[in-house]
Amino acid sequence: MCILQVIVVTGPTASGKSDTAILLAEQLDGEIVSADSMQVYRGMDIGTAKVDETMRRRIRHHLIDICDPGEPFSVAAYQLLAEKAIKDILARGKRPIVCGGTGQYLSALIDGLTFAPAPADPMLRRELEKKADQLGLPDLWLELEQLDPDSASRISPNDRKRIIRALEIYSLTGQPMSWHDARSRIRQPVFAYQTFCLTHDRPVLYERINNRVLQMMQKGLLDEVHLLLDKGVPVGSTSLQAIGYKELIAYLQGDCLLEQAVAKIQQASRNYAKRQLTWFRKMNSVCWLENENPEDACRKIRENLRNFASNQ
RNA sequence: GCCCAGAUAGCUCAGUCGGUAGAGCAGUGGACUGAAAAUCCUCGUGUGGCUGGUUCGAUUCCGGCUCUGGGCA
Repeated sequence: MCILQVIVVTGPTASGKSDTAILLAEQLDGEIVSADSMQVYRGMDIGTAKVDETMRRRIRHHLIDICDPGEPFSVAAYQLLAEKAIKDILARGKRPIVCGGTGQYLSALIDGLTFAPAPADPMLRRELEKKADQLGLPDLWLELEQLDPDSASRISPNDRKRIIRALEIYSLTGQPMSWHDARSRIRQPVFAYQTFCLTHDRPVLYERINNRVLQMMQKGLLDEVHLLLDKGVPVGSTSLQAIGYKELIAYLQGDCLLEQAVAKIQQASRNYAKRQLTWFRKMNSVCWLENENPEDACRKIRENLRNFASNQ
């Protein structure tokens, strides 16, 4: 008897996970559930390396283009929608394939985290931001140390976002973040996941990234950014913090030359890939696929799944 | 050809009133629980261009050489 697992295909940016996932979906009668924090936004196609619409008509993709840039989105929302999508796919007798490189989203799914009942509160957050500016971050951290010493000890006094979130949680629930965290792993993951991680030798990966950024520019990333700004997407919104977008906005605002902006995009992408790998290394029982092209990666994944099934 | 300024970490540079040197960036490893492509933390021995001299001791002072900028011809 074989347990049908949810396949997860991940890897740093430009590692070839989309192509691999599509091949898998074709061969296994699957549908793809994206695990990407930026592909959720409509109108951000080139810079997020979204699979094009023709392909998406052939292989169904979930959790892409589900909100407008400027709308808030969150891990908790992702978790909810992704689990729903997977359930849905299974109900139709198809094979769900999670594909994406956002470590936090993957973790929410695979670890089955339970989030504190404290969604982001824009008003409160604005207040805390103001307080941080007035008192200074060190004092805000000291305040957190009073209310939630446990979390404070784990958060750097320089980590503005986490200090603010911890205070937000305390203020919203009356309980420290550490209290919630301790209870967050009680729930079991809803599905059985088998994770595959694509990567390449570092110099090769970095070269692929550099080339991909150049390709994005050729495909018209600058126009895409222009269009988003014309549509009135606020420059400070989460979506426009994405790599490729924030740098080109800086260029459009006259802060640097175009070639400097492009170099920065390449740099930021390389740094990001390194951070992604830190997430993947931490994940349990990952099957690593190094220096493989999508065809071979797909073949190896299928072999691996067969072996797993026969061991059941 | 002459004059001036440089030559120090992969890159850009700082400093040493003479006691063998440190930042930023890059790179590396890590953290991550409703912003996460965000945010944050860790890690710094390098023929101090080469070569003579002065000195107990030179990357630092002096001479020569090489190279790179800039200026004058």
